[in-house]
Amino acid sequence: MLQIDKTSSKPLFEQVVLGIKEDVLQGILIPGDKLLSVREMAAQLLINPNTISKAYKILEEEEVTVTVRGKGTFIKTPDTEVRNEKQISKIKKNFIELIVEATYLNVTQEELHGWVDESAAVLRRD
Amino acid sequence: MLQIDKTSSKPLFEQVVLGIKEDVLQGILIPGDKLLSVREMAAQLLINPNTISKAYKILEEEEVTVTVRGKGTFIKTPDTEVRNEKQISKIKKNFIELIVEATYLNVTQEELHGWVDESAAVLRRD
Amino acid sequence: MLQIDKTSSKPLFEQVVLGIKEDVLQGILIPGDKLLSVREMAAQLLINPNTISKAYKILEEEEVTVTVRGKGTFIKTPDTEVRNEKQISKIKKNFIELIVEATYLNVTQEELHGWVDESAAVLRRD
Amino acid sequence: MLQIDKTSSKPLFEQVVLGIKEDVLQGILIPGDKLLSVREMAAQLLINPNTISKAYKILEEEEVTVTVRGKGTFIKTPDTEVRNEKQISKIKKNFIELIVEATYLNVTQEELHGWVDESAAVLRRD
DNA sequence: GTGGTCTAGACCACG
DNA sequence: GTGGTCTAGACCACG
Repeated sequence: MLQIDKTSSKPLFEQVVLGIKEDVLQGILIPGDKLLSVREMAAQLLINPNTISKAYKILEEEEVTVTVRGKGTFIKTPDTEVRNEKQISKIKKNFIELIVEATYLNVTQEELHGWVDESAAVLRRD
Repeated sequence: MLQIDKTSSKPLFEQVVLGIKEDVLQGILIPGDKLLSVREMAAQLLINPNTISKAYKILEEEEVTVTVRGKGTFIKTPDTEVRNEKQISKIKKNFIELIVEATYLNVTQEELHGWVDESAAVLRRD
Repeated sequence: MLQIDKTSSKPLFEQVVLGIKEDVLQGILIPGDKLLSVREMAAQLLINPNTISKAYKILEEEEVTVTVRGKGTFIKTPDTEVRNEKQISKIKKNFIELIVEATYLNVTQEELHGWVDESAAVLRRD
Repeated sequence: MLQIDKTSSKPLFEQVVLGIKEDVLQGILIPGDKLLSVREMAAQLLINPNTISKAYKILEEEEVTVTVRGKGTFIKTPDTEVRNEKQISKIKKNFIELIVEATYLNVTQEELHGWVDESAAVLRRD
């Protein structure tokens, strides 16, 4: 839960965003749960508060969280109806590019299906 | 083939590398085929030659191409036996992160399998 | 009537002020009507009494209400003659900024006129 | 063209975003035009580069501009077909709230229509 | 030279 | 106490 790798080329704020999403999809965080405050999270992860703030803002934009003034930031009940097809096609493009890379590394189609199943076993959307 | 998007956030050299790999996997380029020279490719794609040069260097490192001094750069016969597990686990990590994003966008497991199949129908490794 | 959204970025006290104004313009509250006391309103809306207090103070400053010591806060008969041109030009500036945003979102001039008419159909100033 | 008011309560980055949009809608900036670099704009407006950077990023998210790596930020040809109804309904909500305020200040429906027409005379979307 | 990320530290409005 | 804005200044990848 929320492992940050400071040596990764992936920006810290993106790691935080992704980490929260993972925690939600794994049921570690559930709707209504309060996230640590910007300052607390910053202290815990040894990251600058501005960076956490950026991550939280993105989470709110992506409707993962809601912010209640003076109270904090909370996990939102996900809307499982709406599909942002524009976002989805971006993800799909990246997905297919990764498959190209994987295929070049001699990863088989069966393995790729296996990766999808592995993930699905851990992540829940209901 | 080899569509470059100068406004993409994906670096140009990565787009070139990926584009060549796609062309190979789709059979558009086959082992032994000669790539355009760095200058020719740069002229054709309206890209700085340094960028093409960087892409070609990476393609050679990843054993997609071989360069014969004074002759040019050629598509290599792929080694379908060796698996670089270190590289593969990196790809797998990115793959799973994309699945997290997709799941959050209400993409179903079935759709993800569909994406894998779509790609596999186009890409060949034999 | 007086819908408060705690997750909105609009400050709670502003929401209260605006809500009262709407109720007056829609005839839900009429001159002479007594508002709930600060404590009652706070209890009803589940809001901190300080926030209600701030809203009431603003309503009084803007001459929407009058407070009679020991009696309570009452809706005032609006003065339909006086125009605070300074306030009006502020509103106009914001109005035009919104039109810029709307135009950028491909909202047509006709639609904007429609929005004005919609509002006018609900709000009364006589 | 891009007047910044440092004493305004409207955040500087929002003023920059709005100012650029106005310039585009007024034809002062046209598709293909290059914006000043982040550093140049910061120097000209006496604002911190980070603040300009934030404004430019928002402009790109809202598809007002495109960024070409190493080249700069350019005005995009607007898409006059797509309508983001979610954004539009947010704007409409704010619009109606302003009308409430205006009505309370004894601004007539005719004046409001006049404001719309004034804006439309200056802003173009074709 | 270009924008993107990050840290450090300050100040502010809201509740 | 909460998140939001802003400045100052550094470093980085890309081209």
